[in-house]
Amino acid sequence: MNDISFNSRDCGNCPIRHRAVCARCQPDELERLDAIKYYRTFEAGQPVIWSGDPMEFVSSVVSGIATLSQTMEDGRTQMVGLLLPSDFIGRPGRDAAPFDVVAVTDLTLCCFRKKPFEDMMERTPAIGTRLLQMTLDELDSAREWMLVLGRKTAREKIASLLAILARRDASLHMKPPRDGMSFELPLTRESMADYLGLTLETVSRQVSALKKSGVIELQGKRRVVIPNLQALITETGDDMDGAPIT
Amino acid sequence: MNDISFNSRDCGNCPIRHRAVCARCQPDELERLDAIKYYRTFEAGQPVIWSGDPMEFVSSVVSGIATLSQTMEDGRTQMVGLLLPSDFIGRPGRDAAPFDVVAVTDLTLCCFRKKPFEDMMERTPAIGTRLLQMTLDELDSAREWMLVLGRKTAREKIASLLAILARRDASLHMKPPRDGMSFELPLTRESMADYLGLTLETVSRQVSALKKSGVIELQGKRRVVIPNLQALITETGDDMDGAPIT
DNA sequence: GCTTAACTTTGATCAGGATCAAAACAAGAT
DNA sequence: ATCTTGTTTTGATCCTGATCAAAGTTAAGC
Repeated sequence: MNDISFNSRDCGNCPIRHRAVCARCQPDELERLDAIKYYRTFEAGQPVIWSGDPMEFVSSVVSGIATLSQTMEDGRTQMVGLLLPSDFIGRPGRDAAPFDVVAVTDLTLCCFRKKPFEDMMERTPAIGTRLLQMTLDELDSAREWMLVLGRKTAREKIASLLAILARRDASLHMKPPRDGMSFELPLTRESMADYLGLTLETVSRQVSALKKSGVIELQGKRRVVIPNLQALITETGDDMDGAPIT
Repeated sequence: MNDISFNSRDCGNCPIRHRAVCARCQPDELERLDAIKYYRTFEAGQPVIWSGDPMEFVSSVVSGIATLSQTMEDGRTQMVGLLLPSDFIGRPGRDAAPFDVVAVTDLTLCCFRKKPFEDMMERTPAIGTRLLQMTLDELDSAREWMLVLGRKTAREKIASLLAILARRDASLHMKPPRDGMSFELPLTRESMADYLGLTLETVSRQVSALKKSGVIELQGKRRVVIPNLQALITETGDDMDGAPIT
């Protein structure tokens, strides 16, 4: 077990070391009950877990993107989180998943079986502390998103989403966001709508509107160029010194 | 220091023992830097802390109700949380408050100075574990609220808020919610609007509409009677077996 | 009692975004 | 090439909730 250790310098946001803690297991090792850590891959569009399902593992995103969402009986859905590399998925101490997790691109998770992970947490308090910090950050992000959902206009919502995606894309590549940067939209118009509490038509129209205003440029349908970061932030309606939404 | 201990049976949701851990300090003891634990009271309407302010304490609500909210420059505000007795306020490991906290009724907080509390957490991992559980619960609640804000109609939003308040009032009195129960609305129509992402006029109209439909009864403007709990839950749009929103 | 101020209800009108519908576009598969 | 399927854009219309305005209610203070 001492090959599973916590090292906060290993990976900025993740309580688990990703690299070579133990050899990468093959997917079928999932079946081996004694496998403590293993990797799982999902194809774009595949569900990782449904709300209410028993969760026998905790994990963190190694590569790819997943969404966390809820759906009402009549089909209305709301995304409640976007899971990017280094994000943590799981609920130590809980049995059932509270939300649906779906891979939106090809996805690789680094999984720990829950019980051994909880044991490890108990022996290594730093993991719990790190997890608490990450959870508090997520809570703040969720609450900031509540302002977006509850009070912002469609245009501000789109700008807010693009600003977050820009920031996260930049931090993923370990460089600060800057004027002229560009990134690939990981979401369809429909997923963007589900994240923002809008319809896909409104998303399309507002993206076009921001483009026409020169706030963004589009290369194809999915690549977004941000000529002037401050202009984008102004469109979000936030104060410029706003807390960095992670 | 050994008079500050963690006892999970003391209070259902709070990582800190409320009762008689040390003698109640007078408010002015706040000034004494060596006071580790003390009580603070706020009058209805008073701010507890503003977003961005340094937070030199963590605390939990002993009595009364506070709101957690954000405001945009142009005055649009969104409540992001309702703090009831036993709820925790604070961010171990953080210096600045992420949101505004305002007392909506007379409020008593049980405060710990942050540094000693963090030391205590380090020595007593169970506190950190408990705090992680509470934070995960809050995160789930926040995410469930995102569905309310993003996808529900005004009528469903009002029903959802009333359902939550009913549940929390019941659990405060340690009994299960039941048909015919009643509770006092702790919020003005305006605060309800800020919580739900609506205007106060819409709140007023929808409350009246629910009353006219017989889903609720009103005694005065603030006391709500729920003749049929299931009928209210149906109005929320959630599935009946929905996760208990705390 | 009256006054005042905060809160709440109700009414009339407006507008932002939803809905319904159809066409345009892109990428694979045959 | 052509077909298929999924995604995106654009257009026309509708409706929910916002906005503007005014009156009603409540409770506290004098």
